[in-house]
Amino acid sequence: MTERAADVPAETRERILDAAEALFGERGFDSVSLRDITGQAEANVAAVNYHFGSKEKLVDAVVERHAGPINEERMRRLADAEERFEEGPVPVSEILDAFLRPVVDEIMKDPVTERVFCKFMGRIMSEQGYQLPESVKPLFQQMAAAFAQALRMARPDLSDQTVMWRMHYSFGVMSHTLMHSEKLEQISAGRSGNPGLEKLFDHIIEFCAAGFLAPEQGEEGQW
Amino acid sequence: MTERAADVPAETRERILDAAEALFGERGFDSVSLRDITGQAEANVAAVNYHFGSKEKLVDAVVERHAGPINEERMRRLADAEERFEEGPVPVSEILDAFLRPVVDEIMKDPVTERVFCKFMGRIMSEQGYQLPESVKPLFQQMAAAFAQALRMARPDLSDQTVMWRMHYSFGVMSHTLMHSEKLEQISAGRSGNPGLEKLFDHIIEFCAAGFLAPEQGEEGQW
DNA sequence: CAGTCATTTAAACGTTTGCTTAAAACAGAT
DNA sequence: ATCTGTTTTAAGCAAACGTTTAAATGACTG
Repeated sequence: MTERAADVPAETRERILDAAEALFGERGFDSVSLRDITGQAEANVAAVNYHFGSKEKLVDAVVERHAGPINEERMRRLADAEERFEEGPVPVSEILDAFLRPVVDEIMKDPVTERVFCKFMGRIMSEQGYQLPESVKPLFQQMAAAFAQALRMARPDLSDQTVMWRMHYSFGVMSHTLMHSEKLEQISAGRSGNPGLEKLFDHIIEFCAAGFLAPEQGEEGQW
Repeated sequence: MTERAADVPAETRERILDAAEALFGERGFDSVSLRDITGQAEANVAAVNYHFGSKEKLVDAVVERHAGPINEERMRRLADAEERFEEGPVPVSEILDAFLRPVVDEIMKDPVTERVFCKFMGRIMSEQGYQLPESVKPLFQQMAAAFAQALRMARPDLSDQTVMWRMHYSFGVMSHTLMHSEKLEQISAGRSGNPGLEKLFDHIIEFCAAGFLAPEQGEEGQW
């Protein structure tokens, strides 16, 4: 086992993952070259193909590192909320909280990679043409279905399509905000404990929950 | 002046712009090569540099083609609404309508490029690191400032930061929805007149306006 | 018809891309 | 010290990238 230098932490594999996450978040998957990544990770280009097989699998590995835990935590929190509210429907804001909070937690695990991961998550959600790795797809779909059903129960007066769309909108709010999280700095100035980030998510939940509570108008079934 | 073939419409310059718009929207700016574009436009690679100077300036040209007219129309509609409501504040939903409607109109100008342009607009708004062309920046900032002020007047009880953030969120909803407009098809099935698209934007306005109407909670000034 | 201009073209430029190779460096066990 | 398996490395591959060049083509004018 090699001793690591002070400024080059952890194993090569991890360093590559960290560098890739940072650069992918900043500039997108296609625009970042393996040499950009290995340059920042202080590793050899060939190391990527040795550890991951290809650039595409590197992307998958970066996504898998966070997506699994986040989606599992979402399911856990939703189940917890459903238990707390017994048979009655879970309020929309509680559902949205179960959806967003795990992202905040994941971001705040490592304060160093905080902003980096913000952008990366935002990019995953907004980059289109990008396919989730097969390994995380099932859990993701399962999660989306569970949240859709919870929201339908919370707003039984809304049509299914409206619920789906408003879920979609909430996704957009979160994704867009994470992507442009530089502007988040003016908020999370007070670093320790990061009250700013949590406040921001509360703010998002406020906005989306209110959007969900809007009555459905116009002729229904037209869609 | 050359006569154009039936399947190769318009001038080379326009064909390149059309192809670029379609491909950029579909796959992003960096991932699309000049050869992809000229291949689809049935033109020579060198034609891009002849007509536009560089790939970057091509991107600017595609953006400028739509951004100017849209932002001007936004200003016009906002001014119109302010006139309609005299001294009293313009309702949030009217402001959002003035912001979104010009996009719908621009999209529907040419039904062929409809979906193409949807994605392109969405990408412009979400792609980060991308800089608006200098030629459209001033108008864009002017537009954003005018809408921010109108919204502050519509909700004088909200803090300035909250108004800014909720504007940001609304931006995210629109951007995300445009980016993933494939899913829009299930809606705009009935083609002629495209009632689907207009309905979708009404739906978005409903959601965002309701979000704006949410009371501000939590300790203020903390930010 | 020759001359002038704008446009289009094929070919090539030097870089950079993702990926492979074969040898070197390393760790741990014998 | 020697073998074994893993990891890292420099060097190089073909392909694709944005851009440039110089010649060919086209459409008008004198």
